[in-house]
Amino acid sequence: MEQLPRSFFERYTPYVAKDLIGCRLVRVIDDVRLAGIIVETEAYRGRGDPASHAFRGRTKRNEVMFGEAGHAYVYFTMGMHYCLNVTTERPGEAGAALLRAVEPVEGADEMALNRGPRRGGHIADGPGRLTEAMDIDGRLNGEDLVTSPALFIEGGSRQGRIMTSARVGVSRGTERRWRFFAAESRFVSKGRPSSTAQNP
DNA sequence: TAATGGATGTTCT
DNA sequence: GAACATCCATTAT
Repeated sequence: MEQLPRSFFERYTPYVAKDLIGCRLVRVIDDVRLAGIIVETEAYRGRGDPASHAFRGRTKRNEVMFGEAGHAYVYFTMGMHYCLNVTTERPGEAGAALLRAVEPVEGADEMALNRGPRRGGHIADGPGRLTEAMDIDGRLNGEDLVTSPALFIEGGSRQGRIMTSARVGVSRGTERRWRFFAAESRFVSKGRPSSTAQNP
């Protein structure tokens, strides 16, 4: 499969987030591939989206969201975990798609090791778990996923039913159903099916 | 199976 | 000082 081109990311964020379902997230460490099928994402935009880090404008933390699409936005949250996003929209327009869960398909054993002994069957079903399993942290903030050999996304063809819900863990902007997940996958993080995806 | 609270850094009020 | 795009262990049902 081909690495996704810049044009894939330079679009309305909810479309990008929805289309990422079924694509393959790849992390290469010392020539070893760790990869998973993306099964759950969320869309965050800029001004006008009160749940977004970019809602109040550019800061040191979120500046990647305002730059070129197709870059990694990795931030540290809750004093504990990293979360991985892919930037979207045209330059100057803030946006990012949060990758919340993948189904491990390459290097699954390695990913389980990265998660430690208390994983309890949860390898990459949750944004903090995903980054831990794939060894992603602040060092990769700003990485260009269109050209990077260490972190990128390959196109997918697998298309099950995609469903939507309100975004997880946010208290504002809950009227937007900008969480997308593969309906039949047992690798999504949580939440209950609520409606089939229409054009967001 | 569901609800609660702790760990812990960054950002904003 | 509070809230937060989280996860995990403990407690209650």
